Amino acid sequence: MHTPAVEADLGWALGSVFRGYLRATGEALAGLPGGPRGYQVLTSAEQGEPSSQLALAHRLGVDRTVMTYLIDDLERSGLVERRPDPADRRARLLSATAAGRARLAEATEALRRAEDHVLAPLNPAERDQLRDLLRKLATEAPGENACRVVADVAALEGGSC
Amino acid sequence: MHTPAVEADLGWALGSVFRGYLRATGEALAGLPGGPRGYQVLTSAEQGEPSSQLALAHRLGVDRTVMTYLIDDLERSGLVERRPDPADRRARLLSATAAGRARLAEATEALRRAEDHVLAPLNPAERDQLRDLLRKLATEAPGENACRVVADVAALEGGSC
DNA sequence: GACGATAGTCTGTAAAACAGAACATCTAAT
DNA sequence: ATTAGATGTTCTGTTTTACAGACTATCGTC
Repeated sequence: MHTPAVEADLGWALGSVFRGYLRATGEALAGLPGGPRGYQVLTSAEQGEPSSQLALAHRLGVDRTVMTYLIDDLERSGLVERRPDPADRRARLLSATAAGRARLAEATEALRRAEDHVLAPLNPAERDQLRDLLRKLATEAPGENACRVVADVAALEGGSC
Repeated sequence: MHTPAVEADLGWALGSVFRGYLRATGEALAGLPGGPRGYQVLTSAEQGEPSSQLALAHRLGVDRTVMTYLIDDLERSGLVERRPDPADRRARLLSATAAGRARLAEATEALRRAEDHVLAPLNPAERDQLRDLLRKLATEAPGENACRVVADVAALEGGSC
């Protein structure tokens, strides 16, 4: 037996690191509506990305109904604004207020310290490696389309995809 | 501005990869009570680790009350058994049944395929790197003690820790 | 201008986490 | 031995959260 301990399971390691990250950032981002996800929304808003709420929700991996609450809280706190998209009156453009930009700067700094703490067991080179690998996985993930995962893993017939 | 896009955020990458992993393994482990966490419990039970339910819950990052449900489901499916610990009659020792070991072998194989799919964008060397880095982070995480995180990040006074 | 599709919001339901009490048992101090 | 406090597990109830579906307004197209 090749020591298939729980510690060797990728899922366990991933979940463990993720929990640690959420715990550390939960402290760092305390008071910011939505926690880490609120921070990501605020980041996107500050950059004035042209994406709609729906596209943003998809990229952040949250349901569109959840995105509504998330932005509601951020707007109620005066950190972001919903403005009508002149090109599409169904959509809203998200923009950060001055207070939002200031809050984002603070949060980014607090987040940097929290990340340093989470990544403490790794040396600088290893941290860069991890960031690169995760970013590569996240951006080039083939699994954005659930159908392809099912098809690949289970070799399903049926042309529903 | 140094392109602080959402894609550059460690939290986003981590969450994105974690979601992708949960999605893929959710397919692979369909039918196994508890999903990925049920798999981890089953793994620990199969190895006959001497840990109590509580220690196991802590290592897996779940609440102790949740661990009860999790084991309930696995036991109801005939995959694990709860036996009284002869050394401590409060505690129960978890052991996998023959059916549980067979199911675990299947699940492990399905999981291997799912992981291959998730890690598809990486070459073999990079996959090993990622596994090593995550395992190092998960096992040597300084944040197992929440107090230390708070103390380090916010430099709190007060001797509550 | 009629049709289906899309962006956002709202409503209700289902599932999950969590806090706390309860019970049995262990350990340690007296 | 007896008591006091701590620990392992389970149960109960509360709160949060995600999610499916309906609804309104608007877009693009025929």
